[in-house]
Order: sequence, then structure tokens, then C-alpha cells
Amino acid sequence: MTKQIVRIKDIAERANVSTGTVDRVLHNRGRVAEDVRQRVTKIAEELNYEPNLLARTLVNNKVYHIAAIIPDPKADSYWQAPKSGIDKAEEELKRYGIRVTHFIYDSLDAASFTRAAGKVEELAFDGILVAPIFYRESLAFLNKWKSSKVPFVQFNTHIPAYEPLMYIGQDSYQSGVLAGKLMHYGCREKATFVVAHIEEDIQNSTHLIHKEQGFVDYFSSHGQEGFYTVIQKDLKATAQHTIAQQLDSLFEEETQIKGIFVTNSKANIVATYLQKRQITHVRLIGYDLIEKNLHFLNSETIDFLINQNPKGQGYWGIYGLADHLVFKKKNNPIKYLPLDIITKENLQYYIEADI
Amino acid sequence: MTKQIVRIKDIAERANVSTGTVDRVLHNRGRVAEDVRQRVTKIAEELNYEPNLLARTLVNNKVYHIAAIIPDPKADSYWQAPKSGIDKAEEELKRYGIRVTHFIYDSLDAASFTRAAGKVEELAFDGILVAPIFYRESLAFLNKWKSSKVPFVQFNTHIPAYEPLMYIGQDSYQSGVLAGKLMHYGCREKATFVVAHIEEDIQNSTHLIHKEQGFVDYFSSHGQEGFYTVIQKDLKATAQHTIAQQLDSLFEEETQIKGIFVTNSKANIVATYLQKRQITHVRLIGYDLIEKNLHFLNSETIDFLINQNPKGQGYWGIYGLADHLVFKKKNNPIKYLPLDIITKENLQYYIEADI
DNA sequence: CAAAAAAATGTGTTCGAACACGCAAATATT
DNA sequence: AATATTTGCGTGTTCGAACACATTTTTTTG
Repeated sequence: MTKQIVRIKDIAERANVSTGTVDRVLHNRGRVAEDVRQRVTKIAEELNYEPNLLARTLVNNKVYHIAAIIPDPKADSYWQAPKSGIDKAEEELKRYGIRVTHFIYDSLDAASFTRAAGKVEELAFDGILVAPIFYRESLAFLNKWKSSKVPFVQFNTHIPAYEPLMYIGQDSYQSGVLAGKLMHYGCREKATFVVAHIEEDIQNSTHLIHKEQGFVDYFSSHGQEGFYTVIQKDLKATAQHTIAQQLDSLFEEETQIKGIFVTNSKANIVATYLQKRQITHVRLIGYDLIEKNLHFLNSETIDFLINQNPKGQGYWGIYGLADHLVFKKKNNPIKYLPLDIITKENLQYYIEADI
Repeated sequence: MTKQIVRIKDIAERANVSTGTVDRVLHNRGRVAEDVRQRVTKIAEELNYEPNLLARTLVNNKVYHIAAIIPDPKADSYWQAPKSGIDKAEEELKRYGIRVTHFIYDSLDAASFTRAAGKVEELAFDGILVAPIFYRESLAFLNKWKSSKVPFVQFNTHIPAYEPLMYIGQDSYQSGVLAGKLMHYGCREKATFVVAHIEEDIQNSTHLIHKEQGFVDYFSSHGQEGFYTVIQKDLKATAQHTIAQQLDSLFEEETQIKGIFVTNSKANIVATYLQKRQITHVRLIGYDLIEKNLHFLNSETIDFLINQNPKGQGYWGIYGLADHLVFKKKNNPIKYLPLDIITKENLQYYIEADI
């Protein structure tokens, strides 16, 4: 029952060879007689040998350069969290030679993404962490990285294919379903629900479309035909109309609105509106624990926020690359983070949590 | 900007002493001239020296014995999860000399706890992880461990004082508040809510009382006087009455029941009842992702389960002890785990999650 | 003042894995 | 047959920290 640690030396003794030979076998460095190779392999398996990562990394002092391509946290505070997760991971991993260089782009400007990713292209990194929020612009780069075999990790937005090392983030569709459930649980009467995309180019943002689809699908499988109505609304401030004006006319046209589901982190804009118009009977569900949203969560204007664990996304993203580059561990190619339901009453534990 | 790793050797060179001297200074081993000690300390601080944990643990091959005192998973399947968290941590930490011995007691028999803890007492462990679910019986042991300076970690149930190395688990009171919120969000009409303690000796289980208190307090601060009524119910199968019979009479006496909050992992017992009686308008909220509950969560008889991350509790508990014993790191004495809200739609991500 | 004791400091080995290097035996080349 | 080349395998060093042990310096004591 005593758990015994198996070392290369132990294998070597049993196989009557030197540690150097075992090392060659385990790392497929060749230069070993076939019969010896088989004997050593067999013994290693029998003893259930697992390399000591510490000793391994201790001797390895290569430096690995990772590029992180993310939106500017100053423009959209949501992106502060992934950045701090990345920084935290870098801090922990610098001992193992991990160095991260940030390439910041503007989350409202697809061309700036292309520029940032282009720079990374030129510089030859050992790994790339990218939040590919612009679908069209991302494809070309994902394709290039795939063919040049640079390991890359996608987070926040899932663009399948192109064989990323891994994807880290949420299942957007399922988070829409979850929002549907929460809306439904809070409102059993006949009602109209609004899916609101705020300040987004939805045609180029697949994950928002998935969220909407999940929400719609929830209601088509719950409650009889015609009982619940879901409408979609694309809200953008224009020269002609502010968002408040657009919401005014929405509420005029649709009198049965009992809930609004905001597909990105901008639920606070709707909350501001509801508070100003003193509308209290409308349920409001959004995303992300950013400062502006938390204020309305605490005043209970926003009922629920779905948390994407953005800090964790950055953190695990860098770790995924390090596992590949430094520790030679394999990771699951898709890491779906939990869909955390946040309300005023459990908020504090998600804010305090380190990762 | 290039992050430089500072080694003992670097400090030694700058201070014009040998690495041995630096080592003595850093570990307060004495036998160093005062002026040299100050010089070295100063340089270590300036360079922001942080010991390389890997190298440290590599050389240290002491074995640390930890006792885990937990209820029998076979009797109450909830306890399977902490056990597997403990096992996982042991697996990861065995390289650093961590060995865990389990002491299992019966979660329905306080005397068995005393026996298990008594055995640990005799055997002299380097650290103890304990789920002190019996308040009275735990006090004596906590006190003994405190005075004999054995580091111990409490999890699941928080009994303050006695200076544990740390407590890991939830804030029971706040989880009751959260249950209140969820109940309230799902039911805006006049209603009666039941707080049900099932098969528990509540007088000896402080955390259940805290949950009830949180739930009650939520409703006293929301909604006007008399709109919501909260009643407490202690349900235990006896020779005279089954739990179903007790629920029958409860529903006869109280006609306005719109929700039931079960304070432990036995919500499935109420769910079975509701399903048999075909009661669908009653909201049901409980705790813990055990098999029996999940079935009713999926059939939407249980609306929400609050997850205590039991696997994480065991895992982090062992890690807390290892941080202290092996890595000499300091931990926060209270680690409140998030109050995860689980519903059918986001369940899968909490089941799959490793920790 | 010299010898002994105490204090201060330096040196060398260890942990487990990786890898460069070196040497011997087997095989190939002339 | 002599020499070169390949193949197979062992040895020794390295990583950073810990610690035992050795050595030097200072202080105390008879």
C-alpha cells in the first residue's frame, strides 16, 4: 500500500542497464538495441513510471515566448480580467521560461485585430493565445498558424476546426439555454422576452448568435406554442437614435415584455434605462462581472449575470500552452468552463476567488 | 523588463559570501555575523528573491503523514466527493512525501466520530483534515489539537476558534440567503416557504441552523410583513410516521406552500414525494450534486441545487496542509468556496470539472 | 602567549531527470 | 588486415536549494 516513487534509476537497476539507456528509451532518442528497448519499456510500464516534472523542469532552462492577442482592457473593461489571468499565469510560470508578450487590439475595430495578429506573424513565437472575436478576420490567421504548426490556444470565442491546441471558454449555445431557464423560472405568465445585442456587429460574432439560438430553443421546448414570445433586438447608438430612444419604441410596440436577455457584458445599459423609466417588473439577465454591471446586480435591477470566468480563461490558456511547451503534458482540446450563475447573494465568492 | 530569476548563488555573489552563508541567513540557522546577516537580508529583498519550490522539494524527502477524518461515503454518498478530492490531492502530492490515512466514521453516529478522532490522537500525525459535523463531540478534539500544535484543517463544517490552519467550505448562512433569493425570484405571490431539515440532529449541526437563519433573514428583509411566511420543519422517519406521512399532514395544515428549501443533500426525498403526489407548483431547492438529486434536477422537480464543491473541499484541504508542511507557504485561514447555483442547464460543467 | 573552544564561513553532496560526452564493441570500408 | 564508421551503452555534469561537514577566523581560557 505504501506508494513508491519510481525513478529512472529504479528502472535502470531492474533492467540491468544504465540510467542513460533508460533515458534514451523513454525519450525515443534511438541508439538502443531493440531487445533492451523492449525490456526497459516493459519494466517502465510495470512499475508505472511517471517522470518527476520538477526535476525535469529544473534542468530545462529554455525560454518560451508566447504571444497573447487580446482586446484592449481600457476600451472594454471586460478584458481586464483575462489580462490579469494571463499575468498571473506568467508570474507563476516564469521559472519555467515562459515569457508572454501582449498584442492589444481594439474590440470595435476588426482591422486592428488583423494588424495585431500580423505583427505576431512576423516575430515567430513558440505559442499563441488568442481571443478571436472577429470571425472573418480570424480565419486567415488560424489557418496560417495551423499550417506553420505554431501551437495556439483560442479563448472566449470558439471557432472550431483549424486544430487549436485547445479552446477555453464557455459553451455559448448552452449559456443561452441557461438564460432561458432562469427567465422562465422567474416568469410563469404569458410573456414576451427580448434578446438584446448591444453595440455589436452580430454578423461577425458567432458566439452571440449561438447564445440567442440557445435562448430561443429553450422556449420552443418549454411551454405551449404561442405562450412565450422571443424577439431579437439589435441595439446600437446612432446619430439619429440613442439606445434609450430605441428601447422606448420597443416598449411601445411590445407591451408584454417581461424579461430582457443581453448577450454581452452591456446589460448595465439596459439597467440604466429601466431604472430611469422606473420599470421594475422586467427581469434582466446579462453577462460578466464588470464594475458597471455589479452596481445594478446589487440594486437588483439586474437579476442574474452569467459569469464567463474571464480571469480563468486567460490563466488556463497560458497554462495550456505551458503544459504543451514545457511540461509536455497533453490537454483536453476543449475546456468548457462552468456557466456560473451570479446573483447579488453569491457574488462576493466569485469576486474574491483567485481563479 | 526581462524577468530574471534570482538564485541563492546570485545573492551570494553580490554579498561576497558563499551560498552556505546565504542559506543560513535565509533559514535563520544562526552562526552568521550580524553585519553579514543584514547585508544578505537586504540584498535578498532588493533582488526580490523567491525560493525555487521545485529545487527545494526535490532535495527534501521527508514523509508527512496526514490523517483524514471523514464520514463514510458508503452510508451517505455525498461524502464520496470529498474523498475523491483527497485521493486526487494525495496522488499529486505523493512526490512531496504526503501520505494520507483515512479514518472513517458514521455520519449518523456521533460516538463513531469520537472513536475515529481518538485513534488519530494515539498515532501522532503531522497534519489532520477533519469534517467536524458533530459540534459537541468535535470541540474536545479541536482543543487538544490546538494545544498539541498539530496543524489541522476543518472542512465542510465551520467551528470557529481553536485556530485551525484553515477552514475550507461554504458560508452556510449566506447559502441560506441565496436559497431565499432563488425562492423569491421564482415566486412573487403571497406564499409560505418551508425550511426542511431531513434526518438530522439539528441541535448538534450548527451549519444547518445557519442555513435556516440565512433563509429566514432574506425574507425578513424582502417583501412587506406577513406577505411571505417561513416555517421550519424537522423531518425524520420514525416508527410511527414516514416522512411522506409527515409531509402529507404538513400540506394539509399549510395550504399556501409554494416552496421547500432542504438544508442538506436529501432534497431527493422531498422530490420523490412531490412527484408521487403530482405536486408541480412547489419550488424545490436543495444541496449537493449526488446521483439521487441529479435525477430530479433533470426532471425539473428540483429547481436548483446549491453546490458545495465537495471534491474541491477535500482537495484544497490536503493542499492546505501540504502548503504548510512541505512548501512552507502561508494560506488564508478561511477559504470560502463559491456558492455555485446548479440547474439542469449548467449541471454538466460542474460534473465534468476536475476541481 | 599558546592551546582550546566557539563562532563564522566555505565546500561538497544530494534530490531526479536531461543531455553532452566518451568509450567499447560491432560492423563497414579500403 | 588495418582503419574508419556506426551502434550501443555508461559516465559525469547540470539545474537550485538544503544540509552535513570541513575549514578558517575569532574569542576565551589557563
